[in-house]
Amino acid sequence: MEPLSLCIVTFASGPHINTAKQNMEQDYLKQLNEVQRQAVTTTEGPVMMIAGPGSGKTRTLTYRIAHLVATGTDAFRVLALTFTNKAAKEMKERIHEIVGPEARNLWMGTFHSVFSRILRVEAENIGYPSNFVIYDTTDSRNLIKTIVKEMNLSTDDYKPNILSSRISLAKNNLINPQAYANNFNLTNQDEAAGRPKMKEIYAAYIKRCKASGAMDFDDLLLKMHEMLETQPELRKKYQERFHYVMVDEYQDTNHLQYRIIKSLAEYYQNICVVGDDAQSIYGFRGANISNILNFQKDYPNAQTFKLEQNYRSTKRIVSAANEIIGNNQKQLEKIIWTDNTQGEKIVLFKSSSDNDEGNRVADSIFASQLRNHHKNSDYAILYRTNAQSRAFEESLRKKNLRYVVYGGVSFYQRKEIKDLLAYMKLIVNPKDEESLRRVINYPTRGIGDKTVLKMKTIAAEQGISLWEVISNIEVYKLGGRITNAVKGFADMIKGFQKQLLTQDAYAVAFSVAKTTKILSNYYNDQTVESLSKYENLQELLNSVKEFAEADVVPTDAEGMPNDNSLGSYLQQIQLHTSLDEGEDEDAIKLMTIHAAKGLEFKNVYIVGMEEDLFPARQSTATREGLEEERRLFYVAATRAEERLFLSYATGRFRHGQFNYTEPSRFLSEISPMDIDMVGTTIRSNPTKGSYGRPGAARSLNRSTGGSYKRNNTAQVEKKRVVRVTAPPPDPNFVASDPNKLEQGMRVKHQRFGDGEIKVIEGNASNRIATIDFEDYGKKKIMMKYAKLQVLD
DNA sequence: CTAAATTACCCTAAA
DNA sequence: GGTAATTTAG
Repeated sequence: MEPLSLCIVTFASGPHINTAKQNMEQDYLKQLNEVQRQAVTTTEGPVMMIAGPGSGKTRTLTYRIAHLVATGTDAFRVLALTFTNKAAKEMKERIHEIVGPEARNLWMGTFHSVFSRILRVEAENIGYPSNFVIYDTTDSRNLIKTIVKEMNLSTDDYKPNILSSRISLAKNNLINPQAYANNFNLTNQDEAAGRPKMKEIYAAYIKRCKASGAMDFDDLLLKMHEMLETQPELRKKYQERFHYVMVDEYQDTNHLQYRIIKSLAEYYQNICVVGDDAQSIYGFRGANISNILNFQKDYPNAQTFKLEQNYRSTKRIVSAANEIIGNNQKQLEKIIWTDNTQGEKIVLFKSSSDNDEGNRVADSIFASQLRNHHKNSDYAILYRTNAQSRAFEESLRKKNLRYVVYGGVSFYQRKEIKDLLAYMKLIVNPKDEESLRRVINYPTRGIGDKTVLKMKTIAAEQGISLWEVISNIEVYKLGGRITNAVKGFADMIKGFQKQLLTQDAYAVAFSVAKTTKILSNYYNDQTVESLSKYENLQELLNSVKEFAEADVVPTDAEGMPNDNSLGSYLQQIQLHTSLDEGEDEDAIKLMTIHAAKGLEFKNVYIVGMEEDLFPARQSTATREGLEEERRLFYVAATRAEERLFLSYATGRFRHGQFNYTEPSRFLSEISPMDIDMVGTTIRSNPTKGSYGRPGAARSLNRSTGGSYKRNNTAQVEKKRVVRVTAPPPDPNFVASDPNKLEQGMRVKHQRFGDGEIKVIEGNASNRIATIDFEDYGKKKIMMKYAKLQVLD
């Protein structure tokens, strides 16, 4: 009954194949050093690999899996959990090269994606529909917000994102609502913070998710764990299924993940974890560094292999990295060393502002490219926070350097995308209340909050779901106009559902986009923002099309319906990580340090090396926090192969205000002997001069899967006067709140007829700008609220 | 009830 | 610097 037995056939294919495989085996073993080889060939029993940066960890792990398969292990019985789906995919491809098509049977992916696959199969056994939807952070936050409101509590005391992180924390530590309520520590914290009803909200949240047939990210782990704990047959099934369990980036697993892994590996005990305590950087989502520190306690017979030779970086970089991490107290003993060349000194840039920093880095890349003939993709700019990307984007655009921003607001997080996806989710699973809430009056169709509330009340009274009320609205006699509107909506959704039965994902998705007019509304609006949203939607539809037209993989290991239906599409898409996005094109890569984990580049720029930014202000209060920041710096520095650049500014805009900043304490942790200080001269006016159309720069729009789009929206230049043809809607409009006059300026609206706003007078630290209106003379206006049309 | 205008609010990292 | 919430006008 196990579909797994099928593939064993592959293995009876005759001696020549074995010989070929053996040759390949020889080959790949030759490519490893002694420790790596041992780690690869020690397949039985618990194994821990401590792998320093650049130590060939991925290669070792890849070959270990290939080795298992090459020596006769059924690929269906190998489970490998990686940090991103992209990493899994790349590994699979490499394994495929070594062992052939067998590789595709491996269970590889992120914790979330592998478990969601398993949970779909077992859904009915754990009380979920197999088409359950997945709530991302925004969805669950919205749900929490609705709950808080329904309980008539204030969102000031009950801040959705605080609640959501507490719920997440609880879940990841296996504290259910009941345990939460009985936990004095937690409840006391809640009392003290003025949110005594926290425990009720937690309980309600779980109930609502369940009723919506939805799982949040944590549930994917939690339900997996519950299933293993409470259902002996299923536990047995999966324990016996996975002969080999491998976990990459083990230092970033949390307690819940730890428990699941432990349980899955319990029967065969062939567990191999790979990690580096020095690179643990996900404490904020519950990662527990002691998982790796305690591995030997958990498995006393574990064999440990330390990969300490670094093949990636120059001696200079390795020694700087060692210096950095040496300031941490808590760590496993290991010495990272390298045979590579000494390499050049680390270069440190000092700039006067974030924009200056952007220009300096862009200049440096430009010059370096000429000198070294490096490709764009040999360069990475790494920062602590996503918000920092802006200055670099602008500077790179000006220099016509091709770049790609990873992460940030991912494609799938954008409003227009979420809206369309919400329709799709609702059609597949009408119980999904979050999606329903999202689309019921979007685009507006006369079903306002009042109406929704009424229907919700009915649903609660009758003990049925909101959708059931909506789909039978005539029964409840709510007045003609409302009934009509609701019925129209219900019929539309029902129509889509009918289509679902016979049509593929693209046909349904397109039909949704068209019937709801989402697409055409954006198109007709013709503003810069709307057009970009329109394009994003087109991209989404393209990706659906690609999916629908792709060769259909018959079924996966579980006989999962891997068809081209909308349901399957959603399933596939819901766990896409922002790191999975982005193709290999020749572009400079901009990303957070977190996103850079596991990657390497010839030239790395670590920017924003300032106190309160890196290390982050919130992290400096505790030793643990600071040490995690330091590990982050260590990770960042060890991404570099040849050259490492550090950069800080003496001041920068944050939250709309210019602040002076101090260099990061981390800078002093590297020996001055290894650093070259560059560029203390302050540039006169870094932003001056580019009167050219900002939109003229190459747009970065790319196909789906590429990083998300950034629009070349109007650029604000400082300290210049502009003459404006059209007055603001109200020529007498002045800032309504004179107290805010000096707080820095902004431009909110970017649609100015056919023109774009280019220049604005006013110091950037001044929220008010003086605009010289042709017809009205000089007016002080609040930049944020100004609507302008530019003359030249 | 909608749509536009105005103001408030958030703010580290991410599956 | 972006979006959600609230206010206002119709």
